[in-house]
Amino acid sequence: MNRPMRSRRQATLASLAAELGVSRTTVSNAYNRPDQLSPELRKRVLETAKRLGYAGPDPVARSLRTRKAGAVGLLLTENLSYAFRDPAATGVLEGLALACEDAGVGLTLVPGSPGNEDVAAVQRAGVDGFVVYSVPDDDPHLEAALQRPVPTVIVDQPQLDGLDRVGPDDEAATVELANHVVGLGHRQVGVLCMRLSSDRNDDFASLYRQQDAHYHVQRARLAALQRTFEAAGVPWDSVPVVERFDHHVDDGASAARQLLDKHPRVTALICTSDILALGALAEAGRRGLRVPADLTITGFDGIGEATRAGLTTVHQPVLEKGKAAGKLLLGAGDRVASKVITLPTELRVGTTSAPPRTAEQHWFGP
Amino acid sequence: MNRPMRSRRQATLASLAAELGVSRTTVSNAYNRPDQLSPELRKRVLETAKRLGYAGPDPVARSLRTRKAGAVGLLLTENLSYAFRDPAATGVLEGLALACEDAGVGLTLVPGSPGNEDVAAVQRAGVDGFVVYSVPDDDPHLEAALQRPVPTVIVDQPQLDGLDRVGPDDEAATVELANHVVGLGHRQVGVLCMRLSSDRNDDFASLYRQQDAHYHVQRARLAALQRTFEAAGVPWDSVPVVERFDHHVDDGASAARQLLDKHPRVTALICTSDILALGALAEAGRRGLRVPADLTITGFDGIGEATRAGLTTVHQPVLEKGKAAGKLLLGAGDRVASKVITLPTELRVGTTSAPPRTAEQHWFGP
DNA sequence: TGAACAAACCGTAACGGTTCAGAACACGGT
DNA sequence: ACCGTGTTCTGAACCGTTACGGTTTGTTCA
Repeated sequence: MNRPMRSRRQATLASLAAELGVSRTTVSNAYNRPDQLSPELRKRVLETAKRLGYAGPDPVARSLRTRKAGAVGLLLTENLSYAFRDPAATGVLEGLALACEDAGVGLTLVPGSPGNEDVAAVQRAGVDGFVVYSVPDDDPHLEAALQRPVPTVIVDQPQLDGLDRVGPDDEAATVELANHVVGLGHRQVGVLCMRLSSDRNDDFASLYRQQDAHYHVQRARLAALQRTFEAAGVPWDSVPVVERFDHHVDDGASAARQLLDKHPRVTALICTSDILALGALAEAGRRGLRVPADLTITGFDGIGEATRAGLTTVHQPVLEKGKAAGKLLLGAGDRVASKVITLPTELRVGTTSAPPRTAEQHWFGP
Repeated sequence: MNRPMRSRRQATLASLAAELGVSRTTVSNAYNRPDQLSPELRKRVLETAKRLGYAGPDPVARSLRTRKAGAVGLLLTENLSYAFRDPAATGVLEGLALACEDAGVGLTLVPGSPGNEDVAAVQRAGVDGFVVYSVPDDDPHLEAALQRPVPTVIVDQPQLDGLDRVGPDDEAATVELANHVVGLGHRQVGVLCMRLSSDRNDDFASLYRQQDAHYHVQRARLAALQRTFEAAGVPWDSVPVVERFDHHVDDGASAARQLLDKHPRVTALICTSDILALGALAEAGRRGLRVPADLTITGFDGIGEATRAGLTTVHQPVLEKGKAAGKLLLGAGDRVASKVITLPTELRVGTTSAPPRTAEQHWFGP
């Protein structure tokens, strides 16, 4: 394979044209509108191009002229490991990538220097639009994206003004899950949740912290839990909530440990993600607790490993979520009204939830 | 939040300058070289910009002039679901994303229309370089990337001419693993592997197909297995190899089923990826085979779920792999010589490998 | 024979910036 | 009055391409 030899300077459309004795327009047409010139000339152009090591029109210059970058930006501020390690997140990524691939446009991961206020990367990204996924509500990068004169779609975040949005109904789904747990008879429950804010707090989360959470999804799920349990007569301030900044299975385990150490009488552990739940499962095993006989554990998202582990969880169509976001963004432009897509969720009862062992009889049957 | 109102036309640096009665240079300096103008004027520029809804210099135009796209391209031809669903692949992605984030540049996933020869996207991507990961050797997209006058780093693929490369020593690692299995006394083994070529073959793979595999990693691992087992007196044509085009846990399970149905006396299943091994594990359970008592199963990659399942596997530092590729690419430019980085691997013996039940005694001890 | 028309090619003007070599001016020192 | 030294701002060139509206040439047909 012969690498293109770099002459004094890379060949350009103009130098090619000069070499051939034709106009730049013609060379351009050779690449973009083959019907605008004779096949022979086109062949000659392409041959000369190869000889000069010209790989076709410069993408950036083309973008400038055509006003199309040919890529959409993905804002994933901070916490990259979440985006790549949680199948629920990679599912969204995959769906989005699929939508982009269908449309033949690139997908640019825009760096959001963690904790950094530096939004330069957002302003400098050559993209035709943004998908904003899982960033805290008050993130400066989001703000910067909105300034740019390109369409934006937000995923798993609160509706914003005239923007497109796609996401599941977290509240409703969580209510359904919580009702399942309540229905089994659990009254002493604990909660494990993901990071609520940009400041690290690997500890119990105060009520204030819960309600002030900057991450919409977590806030919504916690609020739904609160509502459901209080409706069932369980005062929320009696429910321990442990937060983890990072989001690996081990974090779920340590969170479960922390919670169970302090509240050993808890009969159910509700986790706001499957990853955390898998960790809790491991910790339960370590403590010799049988699941679900001694402890009920539930997750959220419906990732593959959770299914394999028989976890009771809420499944959401993550791939579709990403695809929908992509289509929405790529189909924007002419549209005026903003669109909101709410995705369906499904409670999947597995083998990790059952009535508490010492269940006091409650009024509605099993 | 007030969306920028689109006037007749988006504001530009020139229109801003006109409005202010200063030169374009000055406006440009206001953004790029604050020290080049008086603070008052700069303030005035920025204020007027905000008033006119000008979000700063257009990224594409800037890129054209500065000859920096501010992004690197990632070539992931076809099989997106592999890239996003296998933690070994997402690990590389994450590492690469981290390296890019550190450098403040974007990471663009370049679409490679599956099975499609259309390389337009590769030619039109506004990037400063390419990372090529896990594409078949003869992929036209790779070819197209090499034509572009930008540096390229290849990952997990055979060294190519003057290009940078990063990857583990698949052969050596596989030999180590195979020796472990051989050392345990296994002589009747079967192999499950990932797709070997772009044409689908969910079936046994002929020797020819194995050696002709277009995916370097798979080819290298199979070759290493062959070498090791033949050295141990096991003729390779007696070893069944089952291939799967897709790469989910279920595919591993079905592959194991297919293999065990036809070769029930096999005592060890060597899988070229952990995902496949996890599927094999599930299938073994379904058949009532105890692992490792009745059947030894090994994987490759060392993903988290494999560790949790106690799988015997080869761990490779996927995150480092991605990081290394990113650094290599971003550090290129001035360098002339190409660099090759070989990553360390580590055999991790878990609870899924043991001597065969009816092990004939062999000459070297346990 | 010449009008009409299609095919093939071309010139110019953007697209929206950055850069570099100065110009204009103010200021302190001699 | 002159010089040197900053500071602040400007003019023009340039980055590599495509859009737009031509012009030229050749063919067809009344």
